[in-house]
Order: sequence, then C-alpha cells, then structure tokens
Amino acid sequence: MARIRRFNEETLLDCAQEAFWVNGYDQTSIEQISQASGVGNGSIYAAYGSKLGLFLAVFSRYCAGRVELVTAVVDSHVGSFETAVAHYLDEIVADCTSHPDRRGCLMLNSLAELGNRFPEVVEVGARTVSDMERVLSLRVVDGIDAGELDITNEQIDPLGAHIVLVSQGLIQLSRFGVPVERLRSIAQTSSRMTALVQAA
Amino acid sequence: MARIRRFNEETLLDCAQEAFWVNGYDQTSIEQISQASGVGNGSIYAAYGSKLGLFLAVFSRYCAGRVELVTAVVDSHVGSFETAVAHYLDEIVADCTSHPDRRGCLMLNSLAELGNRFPEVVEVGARTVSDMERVLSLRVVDGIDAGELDITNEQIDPLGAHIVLVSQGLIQLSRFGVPVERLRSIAQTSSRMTALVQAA
DNA sequence: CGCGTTCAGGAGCGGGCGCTCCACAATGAG
DNA sequence: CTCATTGTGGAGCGCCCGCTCCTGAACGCG
Repeated sequence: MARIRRFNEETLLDCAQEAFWVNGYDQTSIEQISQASGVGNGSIYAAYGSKLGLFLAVFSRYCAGRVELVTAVVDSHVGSFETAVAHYLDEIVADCTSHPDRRGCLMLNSLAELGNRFPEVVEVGARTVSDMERVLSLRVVDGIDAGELDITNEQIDPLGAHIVLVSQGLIQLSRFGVPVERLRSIAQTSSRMTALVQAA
Repeated sequence: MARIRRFNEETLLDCAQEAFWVNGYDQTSIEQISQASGVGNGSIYAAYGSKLGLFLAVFSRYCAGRVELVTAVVDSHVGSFETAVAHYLDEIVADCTSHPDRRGCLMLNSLAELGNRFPEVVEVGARTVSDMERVLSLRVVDGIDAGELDITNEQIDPLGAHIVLVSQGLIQLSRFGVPVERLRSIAQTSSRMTALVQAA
C-alpha cells in the first residue's frame, strides 16, 4: 500500500458537469476541466480511462439526481392530484429558469448531441425517463384511489408518461428564451387539463 | 461577367443537412460534406463564408420546412378539434419514427448543441416555434367558433403552445428509442385531454 | 529512517479540422 | 479567337485536443 487517491472526486465531477452542461461534450476539453478542477489530466485518465468515461460518470450522477429531484417534488406535495401536477410543473419551470443562460437539462442536451454516437447515453437516459414516469404513474394511482380520477388501468401509464413529457417540453421551451411567465402559463393550462381525463 | 455558379446548391444543402442531422454540428467536417456533395471546400467557403454560415443556411431552410409541414398537416385535416389534434400528433410521431436511427428533429438537436454558442440558432428556432404555435392557436380558434371548445381568450395561446409542446416532447421521447406504439398511446392520451379543456 | 509502491500532473505526440491560397478551367465580351 | 473575370477544388497551414508517457512526490511498512 502507498498513496491513496488525493484529488477530490466530487469537485472534479462538479467542474466537469458544469463545463459539459454549459459548453456541451465536444466543446469541452479535458484540459479545460483539468484547469477548472485543479486535477491534472493524467489523473483524470487514470481514474476514468477516457473523456467518454468521465462524461458517463458525470452523466449518470446527474440523471440519478434528476430522478431524486422528481421523487422529492412529487412525494413532498400534499393536496389534490391537479395541484400535485401543477406543483410538479412549477418546480420544473423554476428549476430550468434558474440558470440565466437557459442551459436546459444536461440529459436532454446530451441525448441530442450524443444519442447517435454513444448508445450508453441513450440507455442511461431511457432508464432515467422511465424512472420518472414510474414516480408520476404512482401518483396517478394515488389520485385514482382518492377518487379524483376515473380512468382505466391502461391509461395510467400513458398519463404518467404524458406528465413527464410535458415537463421535458417545458424545459425544451425554456431553451428558446421563452419568458418565465409564459412557461408558467402553459404549465398551468397543461396541469388543468391533466386532471380532466376521464375513462373513455 | 464570367462563369456563374455551377454546383447544385440544393444538393449541397441536402447533403449538409443529412450530415448535420445524423452527426451533429461539431462531428461534421466540411471535408465530409464536400465529399458527399462533390463540391470542393473552396466553393463552399466562397458561397457561405464559414462552417457556421453553411449551417445556418441549412438550419433556416429546415425550420421553414417544419413550419410548412405543420401548416399542411393542420390545414389538410377536416373533422373535430380533438381528431385534428390526434391527427397532428400522429403525423409528428410518424415523422420522427420514420428514420430508423431515431435522429429526432434537427431544430431541437441543434438548439441543444449550439444554443449556448450561437444566438442565431436560438433566434431562428424561437421564431419557428412561434410560427408553429400560431398555426395551432388558429385551429383552436376554429374549434371555439365551431362550439367544440369553451375557453377564455387568454387560454387560446397557451393551449396552442401546449399542443406544440407535446409534439416536441414526443419527438424528444422518440430519441430514447421508445417504441412507436407507446408514443402513439401517449399521443392519444394527450389529444383526448386537449379537447376537455373548459373555461375556468 | 529507507524503500517500494502508487498516484499526480505537465510535456509532448499524433491526428483531425476549419480555413486560406493558388493554380486551373469555364465563361462571355470585344 | 483572345483575354479578363470569376467560380472551382485540392493542397497545405496553423491550431486544438485526446491521449500517453515519464518524472517526481507522497505515503506506509519494515
């Protein structure tokens, strides 16, 4: 035994995430990350093997964090199904407009840039979205149990997926520079509609 | 006067669009486009000035085509408001699943990759989305006039935007490799909901 | 205290790409 | 036919970046 790893892995991943998020994958150089984090590039390659390896570490951690965020937002809310959806969408809007540069979501950005090149990105992303949909679908079931919704079992899943889809659409819209008020207005329209679904 | 432009501009833009769409901006080299189109890089730079110049020409043409597509799909349909929305979303799903590589939409991909680097991309994209929303909002007004919808004037615009948002969300989902049947199922749930909006 | 082991990080290499430059060819006017 | 003009495209330049390698340095054991 001799020296153990010294550089702060959290700091490195934080710096790398920031760079990848703002500039994208191709426009971020290892040297850039190295300078920002203070970790030499040799150490980075020793730890992650390649630029893609580092990115996937960042990406997985980010995606896991997003699922946790969604879970926390949905689970923390008490109230009707409709207000739960409204609350969820509002939180998403608040989150994606918190960065003045409107950088959007690292997962969606990366999917667009790297989806056709690195299947791992698609896989991790698909699992992440699937996890989010599950969280929302469980909330839909709660709504049914509470008598707030009257839909068939086959509609539970698509409804959960729909809500996640709307949240991602809002994030996408935020990238176009759409004002916060307008995003909130659309989110309100969407959430009001969501509560109106009835069995066919 | 002497020689006039000889290379086929349509062919060049087609080849460039295909390359940018499949590989993204950074991963597409001018040489690649030059080889695919048969146009020398000198001619490309003489005509467009830079890689970005060529890209913006491709991008603008693509965005204009998307607006025309949306207009054609919405205007060609006869039937109720709900079936119009269902038809629109189905066409979008059919369109974005027609490429086996699930390459998504060039506009959304480019926004994700280049939004933070080139403001022109954001501007053109924002105008494009705005145009699409206008088309859908006009269809909403038709629905109101036909007595199919009972909403306030302030809700017209967000409803049109919501429908465009859902279509973009579906395209986004298609990139994750979600099966067509599931996309259609979500689209169906979304369109059914859309017709249920009532005045608050 | 010395020594082997393992990590840290800067220097450098090789390849790729955006862009420029130049020689050439195609055109139309005189 | 001749010549000036302008599009054409390949060769090449300069730069950047991913990755490797090698020199040190920090640690813990004996």
